[in-house]
Amino acid sequence: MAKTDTLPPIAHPTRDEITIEGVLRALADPVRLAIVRQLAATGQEIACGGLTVPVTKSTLTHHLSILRHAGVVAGRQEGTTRFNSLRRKDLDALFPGLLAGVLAAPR
Amino acid sequence: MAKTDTLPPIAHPTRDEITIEGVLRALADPVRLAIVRQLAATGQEIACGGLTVPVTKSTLTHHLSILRHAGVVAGRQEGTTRFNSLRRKDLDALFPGLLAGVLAAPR
DNA sequence: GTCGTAGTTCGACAGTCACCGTACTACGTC
DNA sequence: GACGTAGTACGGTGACTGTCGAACTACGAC
Repeated sequence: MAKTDTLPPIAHPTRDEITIEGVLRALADPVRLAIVRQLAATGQEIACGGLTVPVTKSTLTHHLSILRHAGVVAGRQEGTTRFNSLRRKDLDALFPGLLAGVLAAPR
Repeated sequence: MAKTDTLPPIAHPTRDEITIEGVLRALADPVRLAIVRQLAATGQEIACGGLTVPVTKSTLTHHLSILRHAGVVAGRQEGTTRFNSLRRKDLDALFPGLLAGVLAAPR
């Protein structure tokens, strides 16, 4: 099983479960915004340890959990590493322009 | 006597003082989101009393203050009435697409 | 097995925030 | 003047949230 169907131990909301308010709440924090920016900048997956944030590991876990529950990021487990990615397609489909507007902000 | 003859001392941030984080924080509340939606729907100014929100007057004042400080809405005083409007031009210029994305959200 | 690494879970704590009621100011009308 | 209306300011309270350290699980390498 080299595909995706075997290991979804991480709960993600489906596209229609994503709410604008949840997304806005998730983005309305400097640490989480930094995470989203890094994910958007690379356009690739980033492991937790590869994210540059000024908080401890446990706090980072907390923030990633919020982002995941809001439907902003997706997590993929591989060994002990968790790869995080931006759910750009879903977000763009639900709220076209939102992500672009946020990322267009002058830092 | 020397009364306040110039009456628009309502503090609004200039365009370059508006931050994406402040805007997101302001929008990340159901009451404030409802206010923004109503302002966007009519495209016109709405007095405080003309807004439909499930909170008391004092709480509404609080929310409008946050929206104003974040640069999301502008307030214009006329007699005892305060007219609120969406700063759509500024927001679109700073964060193109953001407002559209938020308003595109289902409900 | 033992160790190190990646990340989560679990309290706990401090700061923020939404909410309210009351009191207050400012304006218009009688 | 007195009165009603539009909205703000103040003080308080309960709930939420971001933060941390320490303990924990899971995997890989030795």
